[in-house]
Amino acid sequence: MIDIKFIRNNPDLVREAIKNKNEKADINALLAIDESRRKLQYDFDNLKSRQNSVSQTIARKKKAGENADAELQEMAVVAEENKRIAADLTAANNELEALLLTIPNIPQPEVPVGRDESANTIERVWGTQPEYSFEPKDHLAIANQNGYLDLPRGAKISGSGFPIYTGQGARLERALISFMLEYHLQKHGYEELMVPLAVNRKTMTGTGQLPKLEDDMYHINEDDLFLIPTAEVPVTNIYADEVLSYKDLPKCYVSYTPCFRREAGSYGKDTKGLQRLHQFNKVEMVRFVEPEQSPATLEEMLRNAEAILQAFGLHYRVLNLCTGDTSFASQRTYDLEVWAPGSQKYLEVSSVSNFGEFQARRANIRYKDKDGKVRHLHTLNGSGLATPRLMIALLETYQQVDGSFVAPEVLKPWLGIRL
RNA sequence: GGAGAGGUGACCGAGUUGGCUGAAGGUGCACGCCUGCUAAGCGUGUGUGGGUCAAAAGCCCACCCAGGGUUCGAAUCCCUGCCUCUCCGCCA
Repeated sequence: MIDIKFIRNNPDLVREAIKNKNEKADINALLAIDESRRKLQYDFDNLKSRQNSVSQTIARKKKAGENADAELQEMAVVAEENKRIAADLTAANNELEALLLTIPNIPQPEVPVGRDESANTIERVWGTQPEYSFEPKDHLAIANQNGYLDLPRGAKISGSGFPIYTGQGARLERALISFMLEYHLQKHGYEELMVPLAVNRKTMTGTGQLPKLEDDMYHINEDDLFLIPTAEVPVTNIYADEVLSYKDLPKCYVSYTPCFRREAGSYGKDTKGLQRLHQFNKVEMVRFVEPEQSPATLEEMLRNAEAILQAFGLHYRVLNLCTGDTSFASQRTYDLEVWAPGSQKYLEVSSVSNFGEFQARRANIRYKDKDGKVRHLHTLNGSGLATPRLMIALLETYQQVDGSFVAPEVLKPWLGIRL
């Protein structure tokens, strides 16, 4: 959420951000409500002030055994009027709050302006596209040949987009998750969290998924709970409505969770095999930092995610997302795209974002700095990494001429654990 | 799911026959003093949000889980919701 004071003072900046992010939000309406709200607040305060002082007079007179009928009569009228104003004020506050929740975060100046992914720029490239002496197969062919996946039965019991990993495939998936978790724990200094997979409405609003993306989420009606689309949601919200100390920061968390996405509106687009799923596994990094630290932290988290791809020896590129491709809540985002030789394309396996104080404002996460001042902290997160497309890249990159799969060396111990 | 108890500031914890309590006391924290050895003591200060203001100071308003209600006036009374704890039931 953007500070209303900031919007008041920089309406054009906010309008431009909304346009560049392909969002819709009426700043004029918002400013009008803000103004009427302040007028109501002013009236309310003054009336209340009068009420408070006379009430004290009443208390004093009654204690002294004097008659206070005149005051009581006046206050009966004032109380009635103030009740009306208070109702209007509450309505105005609610309306303002609802509108504020629809204003996206403002991209940082260095983010390239553009409508869609075609305006993204390539930040850097690691490795090169591997060459094969044979025609490389796509991951689905390899998975089927080796019995790693059973998509038809997944579709039977749940629907398309709910994969079943079978045998060595399941083992490989689990190895990937363990490897990535341990890598971040041991080499990057994160702390692990295991979190709820169903969260309430307030939590979904805190990170910015609601109200915008309600249609994209699985919802449990009876309890008004949502299945999480990413661990970012529960992890970022763990400090909602709290005031931390500067000494507690930075907080660096890594968390593995399944992720659930309805992907409403994207049916039929890149859905082959594991490319786009309703349920998938992801290891997520989340950090809470002092505002001054967030730009450098973003770079560090990007390196943390890249380290995994490098460990696996996979060719990838880093994209600097343009304004139109940067998510609602993000100020700045890098995507990691890994090369899939069989499919002949780059696949997104990670998104690393700096949210500034946007989420901290929504979720009301603050900290007390060295000078004792209470401020909103900054939140960041990044996939480190999502497994399905990582699996695609691994299978396709390390396929053999006979269609078998040989895991990269670093992964072998994780697949060969003996009891 | 049934019965009971409770939710106060960064934290712990007073205050519920309604009225100078934004809220005692303690811890923590900040600054200063003292001391000199990784201790203690003493002093002072220390909530958040909003409005007014160019800004600061000042002034005003709100906030004792959340949302309603009663009242001239509520942390204190009533209702609803959420959460925590204890007991019972059910279940992994």
